[in-house]
Amino acid sequence: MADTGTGRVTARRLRTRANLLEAAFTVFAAKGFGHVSIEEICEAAGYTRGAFYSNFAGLDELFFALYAQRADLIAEQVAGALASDGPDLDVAAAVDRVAEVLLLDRDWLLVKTDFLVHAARDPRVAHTLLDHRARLRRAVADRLERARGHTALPAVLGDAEGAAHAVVAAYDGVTTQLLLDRDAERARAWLGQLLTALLTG
Amino acid sequence: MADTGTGRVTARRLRTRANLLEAAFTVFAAKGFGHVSIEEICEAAGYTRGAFYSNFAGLDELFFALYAQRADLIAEQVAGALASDGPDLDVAAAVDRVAEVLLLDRDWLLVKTDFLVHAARDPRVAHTLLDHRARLRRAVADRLERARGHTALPAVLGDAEGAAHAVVAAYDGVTTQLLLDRDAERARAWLGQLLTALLTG
DNA sequence: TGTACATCAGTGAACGCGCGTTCACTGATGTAC
DNA sequence: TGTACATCAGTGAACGCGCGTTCACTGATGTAC
Repeated sequence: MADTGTGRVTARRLRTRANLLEAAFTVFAAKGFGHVSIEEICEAAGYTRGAFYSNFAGLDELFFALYAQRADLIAEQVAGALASDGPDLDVAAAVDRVAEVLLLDRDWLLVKTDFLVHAARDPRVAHTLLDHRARLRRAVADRLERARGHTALPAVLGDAEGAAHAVVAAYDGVTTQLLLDRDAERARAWLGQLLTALLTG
Repeated sequence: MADTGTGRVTARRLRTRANLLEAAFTVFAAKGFGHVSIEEICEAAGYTRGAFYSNFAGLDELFFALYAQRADLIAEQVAGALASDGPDLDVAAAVDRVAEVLLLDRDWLLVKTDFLVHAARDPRVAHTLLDHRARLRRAVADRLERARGHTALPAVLGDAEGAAHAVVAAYDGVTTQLLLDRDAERARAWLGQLLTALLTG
């Protein structure tokens, strides 16, 4: 059973858990959640199935943990990429920096979309994903608010929060296309155009 | 084995195939491709597994057939919804009509997203999905071209084809959010706002 | 620092179930007269 | 319209594999002295 209590966590345990998560990421990205067996992940990580059950209750729990871990990482990176410059909003430059994080890792896009599909059928999972999205949106809204006065947002979208919503929607839309055509350069340019059209009313 | 030749197709066979596809749609929507067994679909449709293998080579083939069937239906409906009015473009009205088709059937959104995940890992499947999207985009672009002169499109997006691309991206973005929050009314309104912001530069 | 001991993490074998796949069969469907 | 026959579609039982899950065990890790 997975350890949920306050029991001591040894270094060995942490290492194993991290190895399983890393291997799982690769396997999930390659095959998709739902086409992956516990066996495959263990083999990829170099452990037996017993090790898996010593660390996770099942595939769902591991998938969830995996998503949470990566989503945290991404959220930090995005916040960093947006926070780094002054009050003038250079859409093209900001898009480039954020796209680096959000569009260039195809494996992450795949896993994230798998997670979306999962979340669409389980409100508890959906809640986690909505949280993650809210965090990203907040980072974008903060950035837009800092630029207030320097750039006028279109009235249709409402305040900075509304505009941030639009940014996320554009990102989601571009992601969908990118998953299909695999043209990251095009996606990046396209996201830039969309955001320009959206943010410069 | 599934019949791929030119052999005679009886009425009974067509009925069985249609029943299997319909049951499959419900089951896929409820559980997601990858969490569905052939057994479950047969049970839902009221057939034995033998009947399944008499009509399809496997789950993938059925899923593919299911998508193709529904996508055709949707494409027709969207084209119809867009073709029905005059040269003046009433964005709000057009969005309402199209949203009726594209956003209100949650089961379709779920299956479509499952298919996206599938397509993201198989270029042959991706090709089918890209075709479907191209068809929808064409319908939108046609509509926008008819409205040319009545409404000025923002230059950033390029021609009507580019604007149609933006419309599809907005739709995809809204879909993602809708899958998570399940608020179809909000999605519809939100799509309207996004398109207004995008199309009225 | 070294040794003895306790605990814990991962092993690997075993069990059994679900289900994919096959196939000889039977009842349904359609055709010829 | 009815009957006899041929073909076909779906049946249902059987087989076997993959893999989820468990568990007694052993070697690794960490602690006390």
